[in-house]
Amino acid sequence: MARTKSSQGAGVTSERILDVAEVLAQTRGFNGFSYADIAAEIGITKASLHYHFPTKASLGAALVGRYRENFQAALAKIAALNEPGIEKLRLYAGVYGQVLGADRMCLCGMFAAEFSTLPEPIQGELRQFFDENETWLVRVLEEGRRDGSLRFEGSAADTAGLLTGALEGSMLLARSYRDNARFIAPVGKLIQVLAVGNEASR
Amino acid sequence: MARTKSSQGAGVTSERILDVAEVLAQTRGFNGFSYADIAAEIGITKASLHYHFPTKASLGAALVGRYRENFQAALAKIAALNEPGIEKLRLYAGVYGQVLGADRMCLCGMFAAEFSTLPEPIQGELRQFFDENETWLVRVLEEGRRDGSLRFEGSAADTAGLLTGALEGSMLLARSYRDNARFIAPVGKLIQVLAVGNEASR
DNA sequence: GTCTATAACGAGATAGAC
DNA sequence: GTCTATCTCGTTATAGAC
Repeated sequence: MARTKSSQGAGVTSERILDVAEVLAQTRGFNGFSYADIAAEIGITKASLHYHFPTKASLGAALVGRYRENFQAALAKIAALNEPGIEKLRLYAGVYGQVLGADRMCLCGMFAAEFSTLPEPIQGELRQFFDENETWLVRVLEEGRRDGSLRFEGSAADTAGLLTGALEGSMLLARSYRDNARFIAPVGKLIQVLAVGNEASR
Repeated sequence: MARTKSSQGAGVTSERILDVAEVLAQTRGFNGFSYADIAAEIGITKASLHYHFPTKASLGAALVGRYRENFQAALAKIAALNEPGIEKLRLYAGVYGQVLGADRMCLCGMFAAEFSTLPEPIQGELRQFFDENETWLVRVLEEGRRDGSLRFEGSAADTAGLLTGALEGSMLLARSYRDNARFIAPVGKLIQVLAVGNEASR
């Protein structure tokens, strides 16, 4: 019988490691957790971790790579919906909101803070994550402008940057207060400002 | 002769330490620099650093305390100007822009990412920094609404949160690209949206 | 794949001389 | 205030048995 992804054995442990490391990285940052933390949580030794991820740099790169792919998949689902641009924007914010709802920071926003201390492969994965966010947002923003649900001035890229920046920044601050309303209210207000039919009521 | 703040001796070295530690903290984060880094840069030993700041927690708290006070002073100067609210908002963004222009992240935005790993005294200083930002912004926003230079919907507090979040977040992302335009353009766009006389052109 | 054992280094911190 | 010397602990990483 052929070995599959869902079989026992090779591959499962490394996913488990990534799951645990992801939570640690999203709550404490790349420089805020160690192999010992992961080992204690999973119940294997540090040496075993090095079998799956030889270096912490390789673990970090795998972490961001998987996060980025999962994120892209979520965005692709939203893009495929038969909804106006404004609604897709709300769902996009909802993806970030779910991360915060799980008491985590966006992995890539977290790593962006530590950017200058990260191994180069991780830095590359990070930029790719943000590039993919921008590409997706530009498409949705222009779509929304065409379908009449969104209104904004200037380049879609600048508005995309504002959205991502506001989402990441609001998440960052909300975590310092353990108060998710500090994310939901400002982000909701920003999206409302971009919605058509809001001329006199900003 | 009485010993003053500007005299040689006690007090000067600790300021020097804070200066060097501040740059390190703003570029690498609290968990990304060590006493050894500071010592090497200043040219004294680690032991001497411990004379001025017994623990790294005390150094971190002093760092945020001083940063917060300097920031407050800058905001007070802007508040005292005889300018409309919209202009004060632009100057506020300019304060953040100067930090980024010096190739640094906002100290408090950086520490906010590492929040859960920080000693409690530092966490308190951080919240105070953001509280002071919000208080100042709410005042300016309401002033701008009265003087007719600003227009926004709902509570000033939510708009203040959006501004701080967007500033911190855009800074974070701009640093990953070494591209300050990724801060200036989105932030400029957000402020423009809040300006009166912009109804049909968002 | 997982273990024990250990290497090699850097971290924050202290004692005590000068 | 600054130094040398040292301590203790945590870090990433490797060697080699099972």
